Amino acid sequence: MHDHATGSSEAGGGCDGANVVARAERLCRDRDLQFTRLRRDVLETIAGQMRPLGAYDIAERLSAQGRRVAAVSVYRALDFLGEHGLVHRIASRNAFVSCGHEHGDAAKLVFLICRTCGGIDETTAPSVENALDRTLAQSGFRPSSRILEVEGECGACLAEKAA
Amino acid sequence: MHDHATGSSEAGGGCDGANVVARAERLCRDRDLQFTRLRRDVLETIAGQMRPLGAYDIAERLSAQGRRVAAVSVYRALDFLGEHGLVHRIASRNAFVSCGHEHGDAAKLVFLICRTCGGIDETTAPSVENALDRTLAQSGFRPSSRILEVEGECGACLAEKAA
DNA sequence: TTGCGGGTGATACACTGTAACACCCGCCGG
DNA sequence: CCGGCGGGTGTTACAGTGTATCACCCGCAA
Repeated sequence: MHDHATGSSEAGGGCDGANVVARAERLCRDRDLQFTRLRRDVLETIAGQMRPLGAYDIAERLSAQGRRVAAVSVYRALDFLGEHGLVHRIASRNAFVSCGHEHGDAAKLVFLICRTCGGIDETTAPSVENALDRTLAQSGFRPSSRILEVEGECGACLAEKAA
Repeated sequence: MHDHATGSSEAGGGCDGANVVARAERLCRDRDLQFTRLRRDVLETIAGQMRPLGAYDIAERLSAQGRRVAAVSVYRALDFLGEHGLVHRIASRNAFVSCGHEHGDAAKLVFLICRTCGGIDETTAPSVENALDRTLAQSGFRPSSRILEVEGECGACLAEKAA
């Protein structure tokens, strides 16, 4: 239904990292933000994997390429990227994924985390949002942000098991 | 002590610590589980607050009452309590709340976390669950667990602001 | 009695995240 | 040209969160 690799979680670059980076570049130019080397490297690292990466994983990978990158720098880059919707934090894993959506509006997303392959699929679900909005309105609660993360098995892994 | 009343919540179960403990006692007797002193103390500590407590907070509070309780012991107690649905982990806060529900079925819950008073309201939302189930089925994903946490302002705090 | 198993105490450690300070560098106003 | 200012980065230190491991205790059954 959507573009993400539900079908082939880590299939050869899966969700194309270069694409994500190009989009980020454009966005930063438009908003007059600095898309620095560190920020680009961090985003590229995350986008290259279709599974969530911890901040220290990212630091390690970047450090392996020569220059040493401290975790704290990664956190700063992640803060920046997160503020502008380029990456998302997966609370249940303390990890981060790059965002494949052109979302104007922030996190009305559902994250599907596969137990078997570790892949993450990010999708929107308007019917869920509507139901949730009604429920919240009913209980007099005014939401400002939400997280919805589902753990289970993705279609690809289920199919593989069946075979 | 803050009285937390979002009106819609099952005010009977959540706030009253003794009630929660009594229910836990019954449950453990029924299932032939050991409701030890440590486990009781941890549950009581959490149930006494209607806001999420970190494991180290709990350890500190218990230690303040004389005997020293290490965080690691608290974690073990929390694992036990969590396995049997007596407490829930709030992923977005790395913290725990006692469960006010008689849920046979595990976590089909929505947590409403108030930014202002820090209180937590725990509720069910069948319409949300249905919408989510449909969405997941459509994308071929088989869920095994989920977390849904909303942050915002509860009815009580909104009313207070208006006044 | 011995042995076994679950719960607990204790230490150590790994992982996650933040604070504080210094430096660099581009830019802007003298 | 100079100096200051501000954002990004490097670095160290530290706080918070969670797990591994071993030892001990205690109830219970063989």
